[in-house]
Amino acid sequence: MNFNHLDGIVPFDLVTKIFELMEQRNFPKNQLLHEQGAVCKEIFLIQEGLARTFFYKDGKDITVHLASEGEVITAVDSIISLKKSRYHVELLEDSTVFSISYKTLQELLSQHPEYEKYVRLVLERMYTEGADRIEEFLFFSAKERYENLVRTRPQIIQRVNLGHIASYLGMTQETLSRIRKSI
Amino acid sequence: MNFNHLDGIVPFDLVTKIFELMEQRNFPKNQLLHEQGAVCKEIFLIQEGLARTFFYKDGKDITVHLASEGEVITAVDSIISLKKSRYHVELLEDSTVFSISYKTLQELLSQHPEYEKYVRLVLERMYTEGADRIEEFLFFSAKERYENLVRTRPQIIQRVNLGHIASYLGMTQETLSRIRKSI
DNA sequence: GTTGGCTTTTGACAATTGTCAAAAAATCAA
DNA sequence: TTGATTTTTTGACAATTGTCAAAAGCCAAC
Repeated sequence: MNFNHLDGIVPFDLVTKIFELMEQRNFPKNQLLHEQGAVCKEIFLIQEGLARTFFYKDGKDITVHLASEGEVITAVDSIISLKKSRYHVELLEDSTVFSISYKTLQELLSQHPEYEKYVRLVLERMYTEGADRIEEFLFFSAKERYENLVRTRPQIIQRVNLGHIASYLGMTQETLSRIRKSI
Repeated sequence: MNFNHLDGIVPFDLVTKIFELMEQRNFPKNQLLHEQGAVCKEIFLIQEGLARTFFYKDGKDITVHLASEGEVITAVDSIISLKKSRYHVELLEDSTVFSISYKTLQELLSQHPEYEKYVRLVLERMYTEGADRIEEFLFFSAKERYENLVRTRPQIIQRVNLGHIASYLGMTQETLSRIRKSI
């Protein structure tokens, strides 16, 4: 298994320790891993399958984040702040996920502060990825954003329905359908 | 002085230690703190003044980030990865900034790993802020993005020229001028 | 195979935002 | 104060993207 967010950063013994603390579970497609309005306590690592965070804005369903094998997903607006989350976290396929509570992770770090460094490095990487996504919106048209996604995450295109991809890219489904036809 | 990115998170002794390692310098308006194409080695903390990161896309000058008193600014696409940066970092006013090299900061953390936790907390906050900015683009129109900025960072509106604010919000200067008139 | 539900495409039209050029306003330095 | 420079506004028009409604396509369950 390849955990994009950890690979090349986190030493094997920490990966092992974290995995010992994680629970492996199977869920069917459409299962909610977390619901809007609740405080999110868990971080999910996708072993097999696909998940998204989304919420409703003016009745429209908007996908905020997509995670596939080896990627991490949680309600970022809640897990750290402990505020009620605006997001749902939903599986888009039958999936196998590992989960760990943020509290457990923090306890691990208290007991083994030598691991803090690696969490920092993972966060640095996540922050950089977020900065890149902001740039997408600053510099690229709807069509360019789609082309960039096709290039960087082709597996997403195959497996996620058009409506979710469109809202993830900040456009309507109709626009994405037309963009796709025009290429 | 109020350092938004640190306040309420970082204990006083660490703030003190970091400040001991930082160099305080004054620069005039328009000074570049970092140039595109170079690897960025330093992180800047604005004590007094205003800075932005920006770059050229198809000849147009696009502002990626804005930082005022108490905020941190650097070339995020380079400082961690050590890749050549796409960004310039520029002062928009005569400013007093503290600077510390990323290397020095890492050395401090090696010697005092008990501080790693606080850097992690700062990064978590920065990551969350980034996630909020992505949401801005997913959920809000040009007009709403401007109104949100007026609400959350009114001092920016007063001090930064329209063109920079417009590109920071992902729109043209003409559009922002018209939005402003319509409110 | 047929049915029913979900997803994607299409059409007609509207709203938003961008482009280019020029005028007006504000700022700054001599 | 004045002239030069920069910033902001305006106008006319074009391109992009959104909205709403309906049709077409797809797929799984019966």
